[in-house]
Amino acid sequence: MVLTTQRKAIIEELKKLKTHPTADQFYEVMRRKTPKISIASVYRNLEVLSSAGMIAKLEVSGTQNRFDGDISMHYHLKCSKCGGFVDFSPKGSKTLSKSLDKVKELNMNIDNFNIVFNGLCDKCK
Amino acid sequence: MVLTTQRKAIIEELKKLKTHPTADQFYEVMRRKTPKISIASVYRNLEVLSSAGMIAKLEVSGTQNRFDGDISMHYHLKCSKCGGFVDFSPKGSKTLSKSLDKVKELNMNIDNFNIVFNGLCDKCK
DNA sequence: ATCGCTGCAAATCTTTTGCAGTAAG
DNA sequence: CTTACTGCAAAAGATTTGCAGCGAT
Repeated sequence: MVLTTQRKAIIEELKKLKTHPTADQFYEVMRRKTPKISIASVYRNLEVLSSAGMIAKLEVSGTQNRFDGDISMHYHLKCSKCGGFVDFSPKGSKTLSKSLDKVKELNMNIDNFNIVFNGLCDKCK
Repeated sequence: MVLTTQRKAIIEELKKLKTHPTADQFYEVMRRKTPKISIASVYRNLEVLSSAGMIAKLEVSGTQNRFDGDISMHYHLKCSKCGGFVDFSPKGSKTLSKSLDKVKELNMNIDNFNIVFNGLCDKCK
């Protein structure tokens, strides 16, 4: 996997966003910067970069995948009112993280996991 | 929401399956029993029935939603080798469930959550 | 010169929708 | 009779693919 100029730009732009865009939303963002980029390359590169662990793919939200430039461990909430998809630190998340670490430690066959909370975001509640 | 003959049949068939089918996979299953059923009705009814809480929609797996006739609390694993989607009781799951209950209890804005583990299933490991 | 990456357009796959007909009270 | 449900076909939406050209060693 070659880290081309385009791929570097994708990583850089994605890291700036806190919106966890879908591939087509992110295509619109990239297009403003580099109008000749194709949607095929966006799909392809988001896939390639997430497989390489350089960005995160959130395989949770209904239908479309979402992508996140922040690859550190954190949780997400899908707002049932505004539909937004936001970073989320629920009360009790430290205990939860410990439980999840423990589960991963005890079950060697688990690579990772996806978890998304559904409810009202701070703005909507 | 009317619990029509068709909807009862959908619930009944889905409860028999342990494969957590996608809507189109489930359409094929239903079609064998009732050939004139349309895929539109399958999509519509899986949506309606999961909104009514009579079946579970697993909004986690990459792209397509999957459906489960078992609405009790349990975990799922997506196998990275065979692609299967199976019920899963990891070691440490009781502690995990407690942590998750606690998070829901402490954060009144959370309705529910989706969690899926990625790794090797029993057959593939 | 090579080999992987990219843009373009077409193809494919998945899901939703409009509408006319049907079913059940 | 009324109202919600259903099948059909078309539309819409999302993602992938073939291929020729490009770009960076």
